[in-house]
Amino acid sequence: MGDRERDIEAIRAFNRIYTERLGLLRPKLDRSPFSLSEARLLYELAQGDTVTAAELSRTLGLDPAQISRTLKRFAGQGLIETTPHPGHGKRRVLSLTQQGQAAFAALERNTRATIGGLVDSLPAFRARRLVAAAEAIASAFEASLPPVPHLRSLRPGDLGLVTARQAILYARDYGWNAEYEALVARILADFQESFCAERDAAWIAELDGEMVGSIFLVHGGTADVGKLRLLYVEPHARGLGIGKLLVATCIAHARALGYARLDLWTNSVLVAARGIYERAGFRLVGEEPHHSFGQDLVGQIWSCDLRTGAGRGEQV
Amino acid sequence: MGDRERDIEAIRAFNRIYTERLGLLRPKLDRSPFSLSEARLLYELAQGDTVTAAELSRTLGLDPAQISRTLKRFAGQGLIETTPHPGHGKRRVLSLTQQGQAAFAALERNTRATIGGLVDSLPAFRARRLVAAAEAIASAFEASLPPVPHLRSLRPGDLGLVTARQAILYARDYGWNAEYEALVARILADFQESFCAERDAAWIAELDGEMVGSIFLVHGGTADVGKLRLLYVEPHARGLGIGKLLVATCIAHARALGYARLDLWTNSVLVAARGIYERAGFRLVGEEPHHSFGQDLVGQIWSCDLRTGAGRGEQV
DNA sequence: CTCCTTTGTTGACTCTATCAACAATATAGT
DNA sequence: ACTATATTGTTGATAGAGTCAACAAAGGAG
Repeated sequence: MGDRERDIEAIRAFNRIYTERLGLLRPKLDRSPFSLSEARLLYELAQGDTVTAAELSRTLGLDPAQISRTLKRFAGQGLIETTPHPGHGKRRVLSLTQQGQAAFAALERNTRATIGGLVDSLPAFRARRLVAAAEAIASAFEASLPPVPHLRSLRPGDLGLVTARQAILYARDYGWNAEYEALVARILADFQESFCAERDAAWIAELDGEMVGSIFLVHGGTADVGKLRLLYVEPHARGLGIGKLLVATCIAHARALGYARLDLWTNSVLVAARGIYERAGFRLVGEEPHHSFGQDLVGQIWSCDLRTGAGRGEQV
Repeated sequence: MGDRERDIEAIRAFNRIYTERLGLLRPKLDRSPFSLSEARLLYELAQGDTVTAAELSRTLGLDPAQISRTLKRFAGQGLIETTPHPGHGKRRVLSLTQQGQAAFAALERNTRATIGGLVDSLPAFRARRLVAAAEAIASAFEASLPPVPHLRSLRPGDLGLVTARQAILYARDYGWNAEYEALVARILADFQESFCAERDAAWIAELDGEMVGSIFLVHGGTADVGKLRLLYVEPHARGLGIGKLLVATCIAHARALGYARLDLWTNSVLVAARGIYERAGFRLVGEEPHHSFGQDLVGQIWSCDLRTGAGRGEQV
């Protein structure tokens, strides 16, 4: 039913398929004398970060009893050696012997070959998607800190991506047709071709390296009036203050470039943006109904006087 | 070093992280009386597709001995019942009892809650990416058939995506600057705004539902001369005949619309495209050096006479 | 009717996973 | 200094997983 249910079902389905294919539950790795737990233990020891049995137990989530016995077996096979911990009599510092490192290296080659075989078994196109998705999942889990939005300047492809995202979002949410996509494409083509660093600027908002919003500062017919254009924030990235950050950055830059006023054109249906503009110091100066993008809309012109304190963030 | 090495490393890293977080190797699922193998077995029985012990052994990849013992234990707990197989005395048809279905339902709730907790533990933004990536991986494995390219018409966002992909590819491979991206954006804005179904058309090539190429048929100044524009195929989707398919489709449609000739403008550095044009029946009619997109290039005009047999596929 | 395959069971054994008990050491509070 | 408490590592006991081998019952191909 709900989004959450569907998400859970998607992950479960993925889980099943992945488990079957990667053989994660195969305790004995193919052609290797080590069980999965042993292999993980060896891996931790080879990394050299975890050096006591208690640490291994915590990092790997294994029972201390099992660790103790496994280590004893490894010591008997000459794979590891222990030295007393300086300043703590009970602890024992663990390290791989030469032989242990060799065993680990063999294990590494083995896993690599297994995964390599998996990758090769897929058509090249799907293998690429698999790797990309794997990286996405790993990065989603790896980062312990919550994602922090940050702004960057334009890169190749940004003009197109902004066009695509806005077209898709407004088509989905408001039924706007391809006329709007063409308008955005033309605005951005004009922006790029008449770009002048003293009068124009653009920022892309990113979250975890993914584009989630944009804003453009464009010169108009009048020298001291700039235009704010194409502000948008991805729905799933809203509520993080990204819109506010984009508008504030744009206003500050416009002021730094010497603009006296900043105008923008928007539509009344875009209520989320409206709030951002108001709080940033914009005032509604005109409204006019029009039929565009296949819909009946009310266009709005907002204006922000940059010579007053407006937009300096005092109305936070 | 190589791409393949990096792919393998990415999947390994993913594997480790995922294993730790989803607890796939925890044989005893949290707060559940069933081991992972038992749970998988119950799942298969609940689906109702696999109904004999031998089938379970094959689908789950488990040892027949283990299956036999687990089933005996389940039968002892009143979770399953067996009926003789019609027409095969040795086989036994397995099914969950009322009690077994209840146990499975509880297990399901449990798993859902666990995964739900995992999803909830991530910031909403990352949770979305996780789900998207999970779906991508599942679909990469699930499909047994190799991906088949197919063409579709335009959807919202396509103009922008085509712009973005071409800008990124040509920036990466040939160092073209944003001037090119602006050109593509303008071409597509013009295409959309002057679109006329009797004279214009566009196709997007897809592989596994992902855009991997495009082509545009555009009317020009002369009524009976059409223009082929913005052909491209993603590097990782090349060698599948997608470029040829796009061009052939475009030519066929141009002919159907009554065009007498098809022209295209390209650059000499795009050698892959050149071969496609030649084989489709285009002939080089003019070349001219120019400085564009930050590079010294040689522009080419190719032309295809639609009144002869050219482009009908006889030069396959 | 014989040979071979499929299906299911049982025995034997190793290893994993887990719980409980316990000893050695370190630390914090009084 | 002394005591309570936590941490670290070990050992015993036990259920189940996983594997290999042997084997019996049934069916099918020649």
